[in-house]
Amino acid sequence: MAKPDTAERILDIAEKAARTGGYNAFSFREIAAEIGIKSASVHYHFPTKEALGEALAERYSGNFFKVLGDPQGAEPAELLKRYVAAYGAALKQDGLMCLCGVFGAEIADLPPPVARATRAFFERNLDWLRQVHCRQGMAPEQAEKAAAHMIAALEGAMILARAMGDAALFDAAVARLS
Amino acid sequence: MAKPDTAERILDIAEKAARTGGYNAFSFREIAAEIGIKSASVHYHFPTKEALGEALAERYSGNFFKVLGDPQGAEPAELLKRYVAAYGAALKQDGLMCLCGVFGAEIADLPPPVARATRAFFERNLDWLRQVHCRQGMAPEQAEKAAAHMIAALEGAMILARAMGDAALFDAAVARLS
DNA sequence: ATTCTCCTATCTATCAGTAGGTAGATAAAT
DNA sequence: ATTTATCTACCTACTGATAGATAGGAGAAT
Repeated sequence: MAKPDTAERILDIAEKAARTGGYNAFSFREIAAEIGIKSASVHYHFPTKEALGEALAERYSGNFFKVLGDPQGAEPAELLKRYVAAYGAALKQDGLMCLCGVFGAEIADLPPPVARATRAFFERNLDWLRQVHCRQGMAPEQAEKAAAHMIAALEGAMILARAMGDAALFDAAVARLS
Repeated sequence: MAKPDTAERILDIAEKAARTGGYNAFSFREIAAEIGIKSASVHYHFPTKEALGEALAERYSGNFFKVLGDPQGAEPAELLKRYVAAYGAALKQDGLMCLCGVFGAEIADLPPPVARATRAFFERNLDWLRQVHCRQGMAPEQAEKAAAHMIAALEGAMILARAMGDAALFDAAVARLS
């Protein structure tokens, strides 16, 4: 451990909890206890819970699109495969929900900055997918529908698979996509 | 209002809150305040929160399948249309998430009885859809995939549409289904 | 070199608010 | 008399948040 980097550890712990049980599932005290500091010290790094939630969504989104890469880069078919795989990895490697999927489900009860960051994630997903589909020669209107459909199917597949405790259901649900 | 039927009103209020912000979004105090009784009185009707959560999921599931009807009844194509419309109605009429969709997203943090009732809802969905698809001449293996895909797409479409505050996104996401 | 000042990251201690839950009393209906 | 549905009054636990103290390091001024 070269650098503990407390702020990063806070985000790691909060993300895991949030992706398990939503916005109310992480608390300053629990995070502090897991790191071995006091809850007041967590407030030093993230002044309020909504600031932490917002940072959480922004970091998650950033990491997600870093994995996906440029929508104008690789072959469209390859990019779509990568897109589906990114969701699959979130579910199977981490064993957790998509952070913004959970936040999206409870969006109406989230503090505005967190809701905004969550919306930004989906907007960015729609945009990325629209571009890829257009490169496949799809008309803009169809590309919009196809993009919305893919996001929906993948987020829903994660919920279904986790609810039933059966990761194979994820693959079954998204088999037609890639 | 012939009968206030407190238990039913408790469920109504809890359901609305849960479908907005999840399991932690409803509380005995808030429910009591909205009805005009004391929180202790809510405990009379539902001894614990997990009992209330379980009743919530069971009632929701019951109502849902009452609307859908017998999977061996009407024409398969008509049944599937009805199925998609049922999700659409939950979103557009109530302006709320699917209760079990929200619960599904936070399944790992739910009390076991609530998690069980949530799983039961999805299991029943899978079963209903499998039957309808088989009636369309689909092989069992394909019917399973098609069923999982439909549930996933619809739950995800609700999340996406609500997150973006745009009900049209729901229709866009599920356009290919019906 | 030493001292002064500032910043970082933590601490202790505390607050008001809310959570779910319980015991026991009460009034009305059966 | 018993049951039903409510009440009052309370408990413990936890929430996010704040004020103020502290220790240690970095850089500049003396």
